[in-house]
Amino acid sequence: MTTIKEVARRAGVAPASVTRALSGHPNVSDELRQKVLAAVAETGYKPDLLAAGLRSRSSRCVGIIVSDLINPLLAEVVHYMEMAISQAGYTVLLANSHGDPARDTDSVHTLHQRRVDAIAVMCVDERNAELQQALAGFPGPVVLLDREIPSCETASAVVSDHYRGTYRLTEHLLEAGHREILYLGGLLDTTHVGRERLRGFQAALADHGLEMRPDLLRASRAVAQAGRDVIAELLDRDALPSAIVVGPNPFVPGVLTELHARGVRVGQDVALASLDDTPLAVLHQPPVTALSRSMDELARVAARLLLDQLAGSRIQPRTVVLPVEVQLRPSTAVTAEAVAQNRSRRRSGRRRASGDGAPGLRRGAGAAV
Amino acid sequence: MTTIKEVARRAGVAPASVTRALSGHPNVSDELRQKVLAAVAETGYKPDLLAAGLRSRSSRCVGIIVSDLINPLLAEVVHYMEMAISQAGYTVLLANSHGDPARDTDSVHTLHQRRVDAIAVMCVDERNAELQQALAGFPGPVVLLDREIPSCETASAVVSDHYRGTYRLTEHLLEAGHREILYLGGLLDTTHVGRERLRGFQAALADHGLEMRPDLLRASRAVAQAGRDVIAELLDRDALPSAIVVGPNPFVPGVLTELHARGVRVGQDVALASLDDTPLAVLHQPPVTALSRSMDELARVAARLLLDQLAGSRIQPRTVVLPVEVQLRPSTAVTAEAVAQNRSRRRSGRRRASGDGAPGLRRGAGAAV
DNA sequence: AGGGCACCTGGAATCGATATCGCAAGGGTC
DNA sequence: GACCCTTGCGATATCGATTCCAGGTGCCCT
Repeated sequence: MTTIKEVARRAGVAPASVTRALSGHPNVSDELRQKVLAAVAETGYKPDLLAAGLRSRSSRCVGIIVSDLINPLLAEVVHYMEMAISQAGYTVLLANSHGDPARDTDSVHTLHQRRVDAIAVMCVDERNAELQQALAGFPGPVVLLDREIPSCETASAVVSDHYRGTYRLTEHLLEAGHREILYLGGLLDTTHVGRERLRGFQAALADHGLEMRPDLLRASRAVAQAGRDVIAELLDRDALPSAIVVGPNPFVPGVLTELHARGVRVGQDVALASLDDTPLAVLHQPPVTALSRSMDELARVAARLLLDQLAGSRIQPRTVVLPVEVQLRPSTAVTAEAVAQNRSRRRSGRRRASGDGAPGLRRGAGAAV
Repeated sequence: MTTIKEVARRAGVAPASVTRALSGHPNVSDELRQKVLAAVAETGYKPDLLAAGLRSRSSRCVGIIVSDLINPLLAEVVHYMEMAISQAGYTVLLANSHGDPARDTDSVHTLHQRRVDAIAVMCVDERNAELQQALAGFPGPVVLLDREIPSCETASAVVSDHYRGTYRLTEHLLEAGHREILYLGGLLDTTHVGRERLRGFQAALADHGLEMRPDLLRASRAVAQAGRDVIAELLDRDALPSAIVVGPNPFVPGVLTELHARGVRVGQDVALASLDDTPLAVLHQPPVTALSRSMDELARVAARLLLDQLAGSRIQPRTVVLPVEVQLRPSTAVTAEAVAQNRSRRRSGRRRASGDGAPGLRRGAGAAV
């Protein structure tokens, strides 16, 4: 690998001049610049960014901490952040926590040691004291995505308005007469998302004179199997409520699978709404009501906050709130009353036909074969 | 930030001894180690990995080049690779090409400059000469995922057996009597995936005495809209074949959306198969036949190849082929004959009812409201 | 003519770690 | 007791860039 010394030697100038010529320093003669560029072209010289970073005390790297890249929504955020960050000449260091809060903290330390200039955080647990301490010890700007850590004063935040979104969605169900609504959330208090959604749900209930029923509140890590398990358990106890609100999008396939397998017709035997929108929600039959928001925008705004802080170092951190929209679809276009009727009708029908097992799947398969 | 000198001063030892104590060097007395550890604990010292990398000529970073992180399959691969790589004590630098081949090349250069120890490649276009040159100039191990660059001798590769998978899938359609099969692929010759799939498709046709019909071969960048457009255009010309093979998974939602919108019933009016498996394919009604493979395994094997080469520097690069499985589902459980009957029946039925527009969607909505 | 000021450029110090070398002390062998 | 080898540790050079400082040149102004 050719070094700056080699280039300087060939161009017959000092190493410092090579740096100046290549970094667009104002006071460089055209002649010198030409000589340097010629030598660079000749040797194919590319500066060693490790060495440059060491001396200049800036690696021109940004770290992204993400709780789980398998979640397509988070992957999308990383995608768009990487786009903005690399356009600005920075490189992304990726740290995936794989759902483990301890890794959040480790990642901050690692990124710090690697001298990243800034960190974007989509951690597992924003309440983790060690994580907060690690972030407080990080010298550069920090931006939280759908997270909030009031104690961390150097941190900006970009959040979606989950409270309002969830409130409206729940209201929609309540207005259709649903009084028993299952809330199937992620870890409820580890992130801003989780808390705000639950708060919105509770507020809507309260405004309709209802209280949160503990038996209708389920929470677990955002892994696919959890959705199946909860539905299976409720059906086993014959305790499926008339409406279901599903939080983190990894739950959705599991919930739908189990409902189908048990022959429960979404939009007829139960109302179903998701707090994240996905292609599956749109293309499912019937399409599933969901809250949608632009991950693209979330990422871009977050990247802008970071990059602005990196450019002008005296910019105050701030919090930006982005809108969430309710996408009403047929999966919730059923009243509580209709659900009750449909279920009792089916129950007697099934008794007559003594059908059992997985009528939903069988029906789907039978129609096509 | 405390440096190694500060730690050495506090411990009353030389900086070199601090390095030795912390890096597990064999010839270090317990006493010295204790002193160093105490000083480290006292100061909270964390070595500057930029400086360490500069001197030791190894950044302990691995670069991952990915064509598009919005594709959940690729995100999954990145997820699992990051897991294996970080477990081995390396950090991941992420470079996203956003579908632009020029960025593939830029990314290799950037990663090289940042002195990554190895590169994993899921590029847009493996045929790009500049990319190949850049990779050849990279000194460390390279692993290609679902890509092949024979000219690059330092590169290992992990590929899925797309040829055989696609062959079998196509065979299944042919055996159901389909003679007109639309092949909707990604950019066909830029990657191993694209080429092998098409080769498998063609071979199956040939073995049944058929040739590839140019009007039934469509290719475009793997963006969602493309799927819609192709189907729309065929339906406008009333030229939808009896079976469709869809390649890259971003196309699937578009294809399904357009078919639904036009009232074409998947599994009855057309047979549909996908070359990538997704939750949508499984949960769609009817479920969609697809080729499945373990991205987890792909990533783990690739990571293992890389890490083995990093550990024992004289390990030969090699190519690993992983299996692909055909998941037969109801979407293809319709013969060409049945498709013809269904279509003519519907056509006359529709004429009688003068139905038009988007009967598929309307039907779905009507059932639920 | 001389002083002051831009403008360019080179030399040397520096960033913070690790690698190399050399020295001293301790232990074993003949 | 002399010699050699091993072990433990410090001093110093080094990785490859950037930054800082100083000096030279040319120009303008007084």
